Amino acid sequence: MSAELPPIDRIGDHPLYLQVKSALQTVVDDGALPHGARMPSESTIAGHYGVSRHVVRQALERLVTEGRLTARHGAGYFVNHRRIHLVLPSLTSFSEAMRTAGVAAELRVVEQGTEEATPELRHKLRATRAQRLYRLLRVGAADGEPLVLVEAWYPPRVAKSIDGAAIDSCGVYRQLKAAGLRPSRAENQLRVSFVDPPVAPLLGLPWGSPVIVTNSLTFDQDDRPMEYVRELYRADRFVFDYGSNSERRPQP
Amino acid sequence: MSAELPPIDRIGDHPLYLQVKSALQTVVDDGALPHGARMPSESTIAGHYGVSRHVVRQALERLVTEGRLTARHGAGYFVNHRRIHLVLPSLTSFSEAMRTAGVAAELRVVEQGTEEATPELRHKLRATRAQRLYRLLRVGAADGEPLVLVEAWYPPRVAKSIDGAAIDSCGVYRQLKAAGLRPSRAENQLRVSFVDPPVAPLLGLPWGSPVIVTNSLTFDQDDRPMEYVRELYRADRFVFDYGSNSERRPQP
DNA sequence: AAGTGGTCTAGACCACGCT
DNA sequence: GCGTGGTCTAGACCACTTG
Repeated sequence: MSAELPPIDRIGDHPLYLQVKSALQTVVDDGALPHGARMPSESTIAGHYGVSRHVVRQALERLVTEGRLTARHGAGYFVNHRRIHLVLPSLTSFSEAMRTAGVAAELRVVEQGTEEATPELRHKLRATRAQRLYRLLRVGAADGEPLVLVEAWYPPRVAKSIDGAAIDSCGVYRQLKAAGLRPSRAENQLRVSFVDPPVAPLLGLPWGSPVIVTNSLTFDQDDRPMEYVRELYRADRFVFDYGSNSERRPQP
Repeated sequence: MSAELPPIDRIGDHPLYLQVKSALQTVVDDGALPHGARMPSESTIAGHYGVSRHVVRQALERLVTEGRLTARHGAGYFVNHRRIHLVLPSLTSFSEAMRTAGVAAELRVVEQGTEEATPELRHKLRATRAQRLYRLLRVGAADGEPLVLVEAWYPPRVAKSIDGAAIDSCGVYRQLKAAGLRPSRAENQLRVSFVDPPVAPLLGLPWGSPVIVTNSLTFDQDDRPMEYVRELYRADRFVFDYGSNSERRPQP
């Protein structure tokens, strides 16, 4: 039942921990171990290769950072799922995008309420200093596993059309549509970042795991900003697909 | 001349190495140290806080992975630049995209030649088993610092319009345009990955650093695949803007 | 030659989860 | 209780750059 551990060289210019990492990666990538399978323990691997536990940890840490393994304190290292494809940019709702990707996911409200706006947010949403913003924090999960964090802010004129208690069942976009607010365009950004201590547990990730962060400022049919959304996608679980057509600028 | 190192608690639930990391991050983020500045050495920091070198390394390693610092063997740790904004999707050439972003960058050819195609590539570019593909590997750099790796494959009918010796001066897109080949649309993907040993030195990155990988299959005006491009952007140096009417944002 | 980061060993204690 | 991963110490040797 124990996984077959491929041999390593122990010579050459490659550091030991990278040789061990490659060996373990082979086991994971070749599908010899399916999702959820447990890896041999640190000390087992160390004994098998005759190296110190520190070397094995360096190898395993990298695989965790790369999202191939998940470490569970006191339990072991476990093999992860492969990636989900999402379409970018998405003017559609998250739930819809996930449905298109063939993943049964649900968004659950974690926090909501009105808050004072930071100067930057106030500027983006064209809110006055006196106005407070409605903030909504949700976690998207599939199979009970958190995948994405969605944090949204709405100016008062939009927020008044949102029924906080009905979000989980009705979604926000549907409520806004019913109120006559329709998204027309968006300004988006995408970057790679790393989760901080306060955010990490919400995504079930260790501190410092990479995430794909998107920021979207959406405008309604009258070109007024209607929402600002920040989404944190687990970098190990997503691929973004996008297209382009020939309405580009002329080449030099 | 030595940087002021903020104090740490040494108590509470936070691990030591995260306290040290936060302290160092403060120094970097507050702009107390400009781009290129050298951090105190590992042993200096360890002595200052009265912790082992291992703890300091854990802190520094994270900052390196997150792209805030660069480690140079035998020299020290150095503070990095902030990020560059690129527009996504870019049917335009890389050079043009960088120029738009306000960065003086140049693409340099590293490898080129015809090669046998993998089955996957052959399928994408609709090449026959007998056909060989023209492969072009370039590195994009600014200020002598490598930022992106661009690997492109062309089917024979396209490759015959490319003058390999003139790429550095003329660019590929300009040559193809002169030959009557114009990109009309593209299928793109974006994901986060981590550099392997063979690639890492080309980007001047340590093994395992995160990169944003885009794959683009471009079609010409007759909807025939004309090139397949894989680009590896240093995750610590880029932000991608996308969406209709995406505006330029100033560099932070 | 001195100083720096990169790798590795051997050991310790703790917090956590579970056959 | 025992095995697991998480943190930390003390020390060693090597490879690299030149602060």
